[in-house]
Amino acid sequence: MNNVPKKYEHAVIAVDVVIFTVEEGKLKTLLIKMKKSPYEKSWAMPGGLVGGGESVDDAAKRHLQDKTGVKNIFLEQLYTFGEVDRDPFGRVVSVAYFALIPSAGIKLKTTADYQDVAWFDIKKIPPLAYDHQKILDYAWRRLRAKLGYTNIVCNLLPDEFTLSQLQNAYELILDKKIDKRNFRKKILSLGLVKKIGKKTKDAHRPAEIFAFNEKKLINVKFF
Amino acid sequence: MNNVPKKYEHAVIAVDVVIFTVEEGKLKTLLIKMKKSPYEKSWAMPGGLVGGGESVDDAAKRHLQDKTGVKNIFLEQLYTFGEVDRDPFGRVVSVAYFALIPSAGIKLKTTADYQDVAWFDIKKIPPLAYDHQKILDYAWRRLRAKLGYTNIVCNLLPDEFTLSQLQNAYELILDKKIDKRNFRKKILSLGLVKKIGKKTKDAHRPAEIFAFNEKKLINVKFF
DNA sequence: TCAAAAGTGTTCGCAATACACCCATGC
DNA sequence: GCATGGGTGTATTGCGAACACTTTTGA
Repeated sequence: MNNVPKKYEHAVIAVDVVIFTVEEGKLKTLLIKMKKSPYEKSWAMPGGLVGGGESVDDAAKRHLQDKTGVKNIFLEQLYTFGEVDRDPFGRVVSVAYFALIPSAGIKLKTTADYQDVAWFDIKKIPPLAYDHQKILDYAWRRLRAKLGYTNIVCNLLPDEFTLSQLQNAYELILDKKIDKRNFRKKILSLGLVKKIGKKTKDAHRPAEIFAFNEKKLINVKFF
Repeated sequence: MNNVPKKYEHAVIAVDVVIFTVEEGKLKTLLIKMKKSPYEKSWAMPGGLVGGGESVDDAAKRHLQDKTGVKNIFLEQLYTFGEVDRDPFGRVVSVAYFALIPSAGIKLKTTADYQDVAWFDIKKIPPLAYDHQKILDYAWRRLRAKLGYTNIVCNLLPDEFTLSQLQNAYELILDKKIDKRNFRKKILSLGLVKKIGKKTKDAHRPAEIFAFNEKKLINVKFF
């Protein structure tokens, strides 16, 4: 423990949101490019201060929506980072969240506060500001863990999907290959998905299309 | 609850610590009795504000030590509670922690701020102030979950213990009976404990005494 | 007819579960 | 000698892991 805390110097509360999606067969996360020194060349997670009139959860929703324009997506608190010197601008305690967006076409919004917004392959992340690499690692780890005992993956896929797409999402998050037959056996035995009686049309053998029976988070033993 | 929060009225950061121990064959948690209205008859988790010069983790350690006098015990962040109206005294965002104390003889310290401090059987908790019942439920759930994939239980037992004591700790936390033979088989096959060559002496058949091979937190598949 | 992805079963080994009786001690 | 908790083994079952070939389509 360090010296006696100063009594009236209060910390400020912020949120940071790690946003994941699956796109082009990659697991991606959304980053914004900062303007302010000393981080004017750095990318960072979207986020910002918590207002006096909003709950911390609401602040996270608000910042998330500012960048993506999307409402009603999966959002869960991760961890609170409270080191004294984590932000060079002053004492900021940050509550980190992670969000999942169904793959596909979101038009990103750059605001005046940032130089840029973009999706990055989780395997090719540029240097990040603050302790954001730590936050990202933490988020990925949590996502991986939750894959094992919930149906959380349904928040990353479109309403209709093939089993191969589903398996691909698992493989990206777990960062390893899964046996196709075992995967299908498992998924089907869990009863999480149902055939909707449609098939894909492309240059290959048509694939059965599925949908989730349940989109709200439930516990399910996957591994 | 009270009036509308103004835009630039910053929240204050506090910590709350759920402290568990095993004593007299019960899982217990430490509560303090408050003095301030409207909670002057209520019990609550120990906690308090985060100082400007200390990290949030350090604040948790400090408040924990103030009540128990113990250092170097297991302490882990749980969750951050950020609802606007959770505290009638003003906007307080609370980072909850949970701590584990090896059973046995800690002399509790009442400070001037509180009426009383005491251990409560987790199955007989009085009405709690704020959202503290929610925090306690959350902490117990986390403890239960971690029992399944870590050696966390070693933070609740004395250095030397019998397998029956160990099993008892598992049963209290999981709130269910475990088969004795299966439990012993599992524990021994995990290699977490070793015989130290001593036996208990009481009115019954002497029991083999064990110690943990490893006291730092490691991942272990228990269930 | 070829390339590309879809789809499909069986075997094996291990780990989880269920289950009941004898043992050592102090009183 | 009895009450109390300590200590032990086996049989069954279900689940995870490994493994390769055939099918369907569009180009």
